[in-house]
Amino acid sequence: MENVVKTDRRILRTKQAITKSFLELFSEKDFEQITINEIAERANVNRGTIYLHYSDKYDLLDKCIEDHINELISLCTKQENPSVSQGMVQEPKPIFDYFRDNFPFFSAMFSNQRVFLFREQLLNFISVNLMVKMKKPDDQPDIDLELKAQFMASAFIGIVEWWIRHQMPHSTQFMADQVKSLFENNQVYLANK
Amino acid sequence: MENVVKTDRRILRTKQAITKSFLELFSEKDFEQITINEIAERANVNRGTIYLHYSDKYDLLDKCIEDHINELISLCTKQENPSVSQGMVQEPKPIFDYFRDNFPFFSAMFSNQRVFLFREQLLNFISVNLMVKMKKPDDQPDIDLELKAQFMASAFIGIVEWWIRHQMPHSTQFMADQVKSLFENNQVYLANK
DNA sequence: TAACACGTGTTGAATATTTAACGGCCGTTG
DNA sequence: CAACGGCCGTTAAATATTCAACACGTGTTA
Repeated sequence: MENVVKTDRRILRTKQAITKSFLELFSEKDFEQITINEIAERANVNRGTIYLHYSDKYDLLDKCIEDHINELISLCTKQENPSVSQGMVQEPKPIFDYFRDNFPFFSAMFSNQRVFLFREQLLNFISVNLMVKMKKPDDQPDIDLELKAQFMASAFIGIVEWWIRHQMPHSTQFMADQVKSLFENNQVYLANK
Repeated sequence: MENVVKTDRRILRTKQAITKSFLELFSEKDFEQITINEIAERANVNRGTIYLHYSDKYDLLDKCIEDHINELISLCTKQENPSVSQGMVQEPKPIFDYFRDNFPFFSAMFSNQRVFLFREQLLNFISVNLMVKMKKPDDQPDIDLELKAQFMASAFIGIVEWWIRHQMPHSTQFMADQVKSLFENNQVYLANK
């Protein structure tokens, strides 16, 4: 599960430079207009080096999305406090913090029409994450769990998207509190209530 | 005179990372407290790599200063407009722009007691630069040129230091205009008057 | 049509950097 | 005192990246 062998520093540095350069360009111009040459030059990396890690710019975009999704996943799983057995979803503030700290990326993602993949993966991740911990069929046995998870996940992403697109007009704490309230209205109770 | 052979990208990138890391640390703590380990770790570079380019942290500091002095020199010489024969000193705004764009570095330099070298080199550069173009012994033949150059250079650096230490309270354009006025008061006339 | 400029992927040889290890020095702690 | 931890400066071998050169496709222009 863990990477036992630490990856070479050069690889990490290079990938960082490439994705940083790429995401900058991504927020500046249309995806199709971006060339490998540009990315390489701005990253101060040889053009060929990019091909050592990514097959093309589509793959590069995919990997960027994947990385952030994985970051979100580890953020959520790592947060598992000892009271896991209660089946509660975790505190949303760290999630919002992550969105805020990576604002350029998510802003680019939400403002770019082409990126179905991102929305889809994010939605899937959220809904799965919600559903796993939401097993409370006591009160309303007639509501499908998966359906409800999708419903709540969509709502959550909708709020996030609105928040990002409006340049984060509220603090992450405020957003987290709002989300918690909205979730509680729908019988989804969060940890550290 | 020019570097005919372009240096390897890796060298440029590594040096950049090292100096950036070092200058950050330099602005955070006392020079003597800084360790090679820290620099390497923050630069995301192997410790040994630093020794490939610099013999120790003193050498590293020297090279940083040297680089900036050279940048200033090329900035001044490159600016030689066709009306060079008039013996005028160039417009000071680009110089102030350069100071502003490298604020972290100069701020660290000016706020650190230890760095005699920097002040000395900068002063020497300015005074030589002034003196070469200041040959106007018509009005006041009783004033030594070198002395006057030193005088004006010190005054100039004094203003720059004040400006940097006070977090650049005025625009570069404003500073340039002020300096031009002060110079004219002392019979030092600048280009593009 | 042909010539040209530009972006793409790919290759082999050169080279900069990493890793892991070594011995040494110094300050602290038992 | 000895043991220890931290930083130093250096090394050999492994490896990631660079550079320069390919062939290819695509549009532009004369």
